[in-house]
Amino acid sequence: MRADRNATRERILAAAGRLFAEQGYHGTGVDQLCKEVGLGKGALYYHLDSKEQVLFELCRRNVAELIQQANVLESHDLPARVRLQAMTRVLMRNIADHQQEWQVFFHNFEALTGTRAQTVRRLRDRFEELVGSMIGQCVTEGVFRSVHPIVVKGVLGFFNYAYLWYRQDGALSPEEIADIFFDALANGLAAPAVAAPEPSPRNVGPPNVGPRNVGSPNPRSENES
Amino acid sequence: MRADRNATRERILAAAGRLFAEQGYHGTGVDQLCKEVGLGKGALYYHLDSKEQVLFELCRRNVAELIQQANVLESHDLPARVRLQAMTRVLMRNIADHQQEWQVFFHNFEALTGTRAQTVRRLRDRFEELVGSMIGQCVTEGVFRSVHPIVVKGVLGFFNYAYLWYRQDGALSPEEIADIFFDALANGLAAPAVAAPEPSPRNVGPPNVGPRNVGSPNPRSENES
DNA sequence: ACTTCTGTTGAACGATCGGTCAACATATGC
DNA sequence: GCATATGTTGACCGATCGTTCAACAGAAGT
Repeated sequence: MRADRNATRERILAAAGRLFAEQGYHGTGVDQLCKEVGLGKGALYYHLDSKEQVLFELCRRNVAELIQQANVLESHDLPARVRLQAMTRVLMRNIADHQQEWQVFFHNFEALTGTRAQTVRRLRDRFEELVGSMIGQCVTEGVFRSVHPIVVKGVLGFFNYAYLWYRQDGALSPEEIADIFFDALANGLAAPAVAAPEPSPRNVGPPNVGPRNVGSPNPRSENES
Repeated sequence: MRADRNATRERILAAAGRLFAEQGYHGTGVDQLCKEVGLGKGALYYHLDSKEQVLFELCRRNVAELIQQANVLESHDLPARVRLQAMTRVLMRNIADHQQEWQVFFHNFEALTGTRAQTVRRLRDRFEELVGSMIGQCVTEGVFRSVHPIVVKGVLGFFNYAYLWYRQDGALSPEEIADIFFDALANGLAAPAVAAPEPSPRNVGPPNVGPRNVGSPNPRSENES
């Protein structure tokens, strides 16, 4: 029966998601994966071509889904700011629901080779483009000021980094976190000016901590006893 | 001569940083590391106890240095905002100068075991505390508005994520990037209100994209040809 | 009843894994 | 000249790596 076939495949992927997240892709053996799923080696290789294909699938799925959801948002006629905020909610929800797989993605996609690496890289780049475009629309509509394009990378990190610290048992839902983050990002952390506007912080030049490894003869060495 | 001993150790760590970043910790063999350094196995194990110790050292050093630099900044009597901005510059500089090692850190620190894992985890947490404290000082001094503590995680991601996208041959120096990021974070992306202040975006509720896997019978499967 | 299809087992493969060790080379101290 | 320190070599260890495959069980089709 088709459903069984697909269900077994999903069980393998779920187990792999768990193990790869905890131990890394190269750190997890096929034997161990078989034990976790409760299948012999032959059965596992009946459902999948190789260990790398498992990693590929884990890396591919969620990015692909995000792109699809981004496309849905683009197809709706929405104010740019609303669209971007919706995107951040979708992103945070996806990370929360598939945290382990996102960890596998970030920590192990360098283990992918050939066309599989290319495919995943392209999906990741495509998603970044879409987010960058949504931010650009906010600028075009005048709700965002024009900032250096590199800030897009920062914004992505702002949200993506959640794969490392998000906890299911936390007090906030992924959507609440996304809204808090969006507010921080859009309105900034600076306190609104009350009376006299504070001088611009630029060129007030924070002090230099100094280049590393100066003054101490061998600052990196810990075995000098 | 002592210097030779230390120099060889550094050569090993540098080579390991390159290889671990490209292939992952478990994906790199000791034989390969030996070949990269140009040493036999015995020589390598003369300088280091185990492969894991190499990973430990790569993960430990940069976080430790950041903490030390943060402590230096704390010891200076500075406006909180200036201190925080200086911290972001130091952080971005460190990531830029040791990008590969930061990649090793983020992608492979789950491979550390026992006390080594504990040590690195504690250093990472300590650094997060220091940054959180610096942001808290900004709130105390009234230059930042009070935001939910979870935003600290976002801010860290904003900068840390650079380990993935920073390029040496880029147009901007790490410090310039840090300043652009700090400005974006402090002042926000929203365009300054011109005439009528726009209504608060909260509760304007962006539309729901809908739960995943609804409507399409088997949305995750790609092999249905 | 017999063939076919689907799913599974576990032994076996050559390769590579991290780590050890006796032997050796070179330099330093006496 | 001889003993000791410091580095280095590469063969070798048992274990594990990802993958293959002949064999088999059970259900479905005819």
